[in-house]
Amino acid sequence: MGKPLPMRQDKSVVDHITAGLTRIAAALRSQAWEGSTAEGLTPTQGQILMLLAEREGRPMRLNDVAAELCMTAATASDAVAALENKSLVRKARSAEDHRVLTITLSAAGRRAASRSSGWADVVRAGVMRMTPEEQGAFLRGLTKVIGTLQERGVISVARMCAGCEYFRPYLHADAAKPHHCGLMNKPMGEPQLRMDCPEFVPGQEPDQAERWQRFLSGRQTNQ
Amino acid sequence: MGKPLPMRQDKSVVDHITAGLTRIAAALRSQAWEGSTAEGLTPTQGQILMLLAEREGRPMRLNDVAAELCMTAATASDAVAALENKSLVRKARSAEDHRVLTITLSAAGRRAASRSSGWADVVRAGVMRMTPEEQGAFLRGLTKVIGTLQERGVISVARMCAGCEYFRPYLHADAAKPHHCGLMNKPMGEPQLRMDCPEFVPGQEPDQAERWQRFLSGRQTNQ
DNA sequence: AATGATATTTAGGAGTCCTGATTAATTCAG
DNA sequence: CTGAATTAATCAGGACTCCTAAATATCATT
Repeated sequence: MGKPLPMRQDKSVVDHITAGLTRIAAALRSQAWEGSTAEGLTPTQGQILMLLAEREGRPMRLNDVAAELCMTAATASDAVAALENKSLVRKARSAEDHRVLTITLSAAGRRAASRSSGWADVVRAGVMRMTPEEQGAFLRGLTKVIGTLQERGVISVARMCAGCEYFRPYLHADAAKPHHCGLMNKPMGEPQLRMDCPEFVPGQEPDQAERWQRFLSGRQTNQ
Repeated sequence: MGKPLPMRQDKSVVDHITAGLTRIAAALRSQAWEGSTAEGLTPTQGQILMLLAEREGRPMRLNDVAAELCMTAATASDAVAALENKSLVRKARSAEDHRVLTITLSAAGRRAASRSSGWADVVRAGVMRMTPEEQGAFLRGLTKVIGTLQERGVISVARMCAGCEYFRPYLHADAAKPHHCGLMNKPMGEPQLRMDCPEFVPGQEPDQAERWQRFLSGRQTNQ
């Protein structure tokens, strides 16, 4: 009773989760340093190699690289130039548009990428300790966070299911595999949600808005 | 039909989760830049202010600050010196040990911290979209990841429940509140798990090893 | 009192990362 | 089809990060 106390609000789950993510971000940053310098690379250079390796074959534009890693084109340009000097990537002008640069991994680059990719292993090890249910919920949660980052313009495109033309959230009644991928034409469960799908096709508005809403609201009978 | 394709091994949940965490880490890094520079601070300076603000009153040592933010003492020393010049923190030698530096937030520092703390809000917004169950699972998952980082020496101390003397994982049968906090002497559920508890007391070996194992293995009848 | 360990600072160098200006190519208007 | 905007990449520069290694001061032990 009495007036509402100015009692400091106990930190909520949300704050604790945010703090945890921040913590992991800091750890990853320092790991990236150690892991890359061991290979004679800088952290950014290492990240670029890994990004290219993930995209296999498919060359990337400089701008895309920058956007994906949340840095300016100038910073990315520097790092790519350094990588070219080391013959780890090849730069070439695109045939259709001579302004754009297509960046391809060389054979040596591919090897360097796989050698230096170990820096995320500590995180991987932690993730492996989650139960399958935790992993599913975690992946769904990550998708929501990243989707929000995207809505707010913090990151550009995330090639994840929830933003893909082919994705049908909660289409099926089966609780184990509630979602559907129109490309594979198969039901899929939470653990199959992808963060960086090679087949990703950006969803078009207004369908996209509805897809995202449906994914957010979760298993619901109405709507 | 025909022969088994040399189809590349599909990436597992673990990889997708790791990729997602990496993505968020990159986004946070760039957000920290924007948020801090707006206040006339550098990212590290902003982080230090926020860290001190979280610890309310309690002053911190330079080394602790550095460890918490995964940077060397040298880097932290620089940033703290800059903050002192701006009168946002006060430095003082500890009375008990004249080697250690105690760092305290000034009133202006407290204000600056709360103004610049908005940079994690995008993440917070995403987390708020998770269902309570997702939040619980997410927090438990984060704890496992951070605990592993700690085991591997990537980060020093995390002031989280799973490493605390007072914590009794899975003590109760109640699925909603399976854990127990010996300090509050109350059962607690997943959403109450803390990432940065003010009351944290580091668990001692060998109890700590057992506590951690019990937390990892989850609700189990035996042992 | 000498030795070793701990906490912080200093010095120096490579890298990050930004803003703003520049060059080149493409697209669009008239 | 030419001139003006737009877009992709680069260059120039400066402030900050972040490291290692060495120096300084203070405990803690012998």
